[in-house]
Amino acid sequence: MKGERVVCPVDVTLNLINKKWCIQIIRDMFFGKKHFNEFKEDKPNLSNKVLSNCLKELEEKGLIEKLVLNTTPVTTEYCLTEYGKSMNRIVYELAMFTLYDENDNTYSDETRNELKNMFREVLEIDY
Amino acid sequence: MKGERVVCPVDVTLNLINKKWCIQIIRDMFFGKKHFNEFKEDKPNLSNKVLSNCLKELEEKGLIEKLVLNTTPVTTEYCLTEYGKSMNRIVYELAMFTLYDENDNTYSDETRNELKNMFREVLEIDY
DNA sequence: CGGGATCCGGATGGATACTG
DNA sequence: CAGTATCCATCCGGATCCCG
Repeated sequence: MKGERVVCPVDVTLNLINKKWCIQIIRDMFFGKKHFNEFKEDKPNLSNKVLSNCLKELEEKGLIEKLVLNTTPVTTEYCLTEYGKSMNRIVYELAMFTLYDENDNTYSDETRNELKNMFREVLEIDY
Repeated sequence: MKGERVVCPVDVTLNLINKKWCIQIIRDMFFGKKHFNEFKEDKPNLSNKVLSNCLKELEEKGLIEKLVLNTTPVTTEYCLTEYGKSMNRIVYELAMFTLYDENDNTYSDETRNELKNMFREVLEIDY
């Protein structure tokens, strides 16, 4: 950053979520997904191995928690820690970047507004 | 996202910056860096090839502009487009995630406050 | 000096099959 | 359902050489 060689806080944050699918998985958790196979929905390119590694890393970094509820059959739930939940603003701004882009024609005006409200609610954004 | 199969705006945004060094390069541009070799400072693992590809992709996606100022010797400047500048809030929240983390002991309280102010100023954040 | 081209080993990602 | 094992493809990082 500057002459003093202070580590940039952006780099510190990015080190937590540097794996390809981390943010999408965290986003999914905000939207209520909890199970291994749920995270794979809508992500045809996400393989078991990569998802497994990603969840493991997010757990090691303290962003998510793994709860094993049952043994036969195995039932596992993943959920965000408080630390993980504090990523809400990052996810929010990632969404708003596209939702406030005038030149983006992905959505109708109606869908765009619905999405804005949905993200504000789910991510508990109050500003 | 939901039953209607609307593309998630987070995914749309992430498609723009999915390459490993994209965000750091955009961050650097906010802090005034313009030249190829400037982006490599503080990034010992970033090779010419990867940086070159990354800049090319950011240009294709409309986030940055490449200006060739001179031919002999070549002088090239990279700068953010308005579209790229609208990433300011994303970069801001990435920084604040670490700067507001009570358990993070990377910085002294003084440095932490200096960094908060610096990012707010450089990124022109008014909230 | 500001890059681009190439080669190469290692890390990461993806597809499929299989197990408790 | 929640992974593991395996194999293959792709990307990354480092070195080096090149060109204007």
